[in-house]
Amino acid sequence: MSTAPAPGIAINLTGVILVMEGDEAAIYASNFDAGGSPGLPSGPFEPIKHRTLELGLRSFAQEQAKLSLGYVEQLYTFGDRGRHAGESAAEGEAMLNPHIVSIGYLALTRIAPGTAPRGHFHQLYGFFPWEDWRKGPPAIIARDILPRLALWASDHAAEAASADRRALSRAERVALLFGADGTPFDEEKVLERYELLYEAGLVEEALRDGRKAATFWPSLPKLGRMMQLDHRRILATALGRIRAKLKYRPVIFELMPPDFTLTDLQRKVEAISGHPLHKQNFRRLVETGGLVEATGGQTMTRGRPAALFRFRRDVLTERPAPGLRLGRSG
Amino acid sequence: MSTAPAPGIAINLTGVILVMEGDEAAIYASNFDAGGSPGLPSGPFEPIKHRTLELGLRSFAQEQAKLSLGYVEQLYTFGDRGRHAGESAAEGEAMLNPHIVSIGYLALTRIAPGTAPRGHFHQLYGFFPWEDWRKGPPAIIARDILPRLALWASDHAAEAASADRRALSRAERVALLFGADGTPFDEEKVLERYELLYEAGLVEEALRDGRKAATFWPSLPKLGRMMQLDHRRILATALGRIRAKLKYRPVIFELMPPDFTLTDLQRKVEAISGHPLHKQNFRRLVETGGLVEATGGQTMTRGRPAALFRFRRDVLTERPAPGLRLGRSG
DNA sequence: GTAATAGTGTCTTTCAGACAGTATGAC
DNA sequence: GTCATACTGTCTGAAAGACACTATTAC
Repeated sequence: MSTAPAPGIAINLTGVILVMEGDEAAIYASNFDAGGSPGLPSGPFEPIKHRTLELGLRSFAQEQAKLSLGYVEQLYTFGDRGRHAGESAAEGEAMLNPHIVSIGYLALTRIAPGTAPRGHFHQLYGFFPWEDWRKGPPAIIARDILPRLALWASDHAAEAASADRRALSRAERVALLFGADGTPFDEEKVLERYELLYEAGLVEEALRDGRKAATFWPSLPKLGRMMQLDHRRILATALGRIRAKLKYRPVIFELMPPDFTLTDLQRKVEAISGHPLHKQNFRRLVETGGLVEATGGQTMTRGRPAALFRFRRDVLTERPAPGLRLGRSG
Repeated sequence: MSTAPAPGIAINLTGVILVMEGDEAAIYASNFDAGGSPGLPSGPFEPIKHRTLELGLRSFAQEQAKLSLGYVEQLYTFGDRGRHAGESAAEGEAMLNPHIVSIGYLALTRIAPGTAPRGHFHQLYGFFPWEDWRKGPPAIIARDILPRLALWASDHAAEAASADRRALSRAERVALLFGADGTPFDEEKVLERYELLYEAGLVEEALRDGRKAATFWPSLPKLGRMMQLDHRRILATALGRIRAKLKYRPVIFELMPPDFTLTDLQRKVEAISGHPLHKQNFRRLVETGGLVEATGGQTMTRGRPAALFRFRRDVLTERPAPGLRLGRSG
């Protein structure tokens, strides 16, 4: 009930800074560790220096990424960092070190082309190749993921060990998350997919953290790029969150320049949501939905010139949940 | 970047335990403070005792509310607890005490009628009378809230002090959140409404925390029941979250008995979402949506007997986002 | 019979998803 | 003219939202 300071707790603030580089989503990461794995900007929350959690995160972003953040939103607080970050080798000793709780944040920032500190931005789908369905179902799912998950799901002994009768079976979870057996692929379940792969021992972090699940398969394909600590889990949380949020909040405009063409807007939405959109419906949606208005200007690229649009700020006060209800497919 | 333990941080876990008492939503609260304000079950996170954050919360719920929780979900982590919890009187001194970060949780629990520890459950809308639209627009909005917020919004001096040009004006926020000027009332924005009232100095917590905004109005009506610390803010977060989640996850069934009638289901959904639902559409929705199946049983109350239904667990594996798309009105 | 609650049939409007087409530039 | 990109008109089927109506019990 009360508030005696528990000994040895530290709070770590970690930020996913999402930007667009052309038509690809990218995140800031540097701080490479000994193994060459990139890490997100992060640091300890110090109440003396940081008036709020979010201001703490902003200052780390400023120091480490040299970026001044616009839109920032809290994602989730992870307390079982040990499980995902290598403490497991010495459970007992870990007690002596401060227990670390990480609070993840998502930031959306527009970088003017060329301005970005080079070499520190990494394409998003390098970490989650199974999440990019813009060119159809990713080959990595059918070739590398599903066969191994099928094996993992057929381990009935492990299954039975779980006492929770209400829980879904392994096979059900695989079908639900990776869209086997005709189940539709739900692009928002990014975190759930990553955690399933972790649990099955298929991502490198699982091996690093000392899980021994990787006994089914002698050769382990590389399933996306590893990150430090639990950073890839935080990144998965961020991607799932922004995919969901696109549909009911006009957050995409945080990543757009002031003026843009509708094709440009569509490409960037596709980059984040991970699937192709139906062009006519997309245009109808943003225009009749009052999300954008024509500036009167035009581009001149090759091909027919495109009309320029800007975000219609008034939509915020007109409709309760303005977003892109995202007409799928194309 | 790294993880030297920042001195003087404590993490507090606070749980909103939501139950149904008949057709009313209620929460567990006890721990009354000197002023008689109820507090939610909570306690300090101690990594030695609690393997994860969620397990810590569960143990506090067990100890304090004597309830074993089913569904639990993390809501948000509040770091600026000071602003909402009375530190402001002595900003300087606060530095000496441990800085407290609170992590809010939402738990949904079914209590068998009569089993509940009496006297510790409080009706939800006692804390947020402006959120209950089941019998039409609450009188408290037109009578007590809007006139005062109109005054508050007309304070252009305060307005101009805000440098953020992209921010909405006070008047716009009022219209957007409380549905003035024909703007629809968005029932999910519970937290935003509470924070607006706090900012305007209209809820008692604002006075308690030493904000001096209450200069416009000599007499202040009681706008819902006050809670300890920042607990009402956490409660507002919880209500907003579950209202949103009802629409895409079948969480309502965590609060239902195994067998129930459709009318019973509808009443409980209405109690949480806060507005009346259209009967025929609701029934069509849950039946054709595959959320429920008939058990074959019937109730015998006065009036025509009602068919009993149960939750159809298979819906979880059939559809990506099974929920109640909530046909409004009635 | 009345009161009370449970349940059904069908209409209209909106909108997601898709079709096939036309327009305007560079070369 | 061709190629490339931008843009439009319209159909269809599935739901959301609403209408009025019938059914089965207790008394």
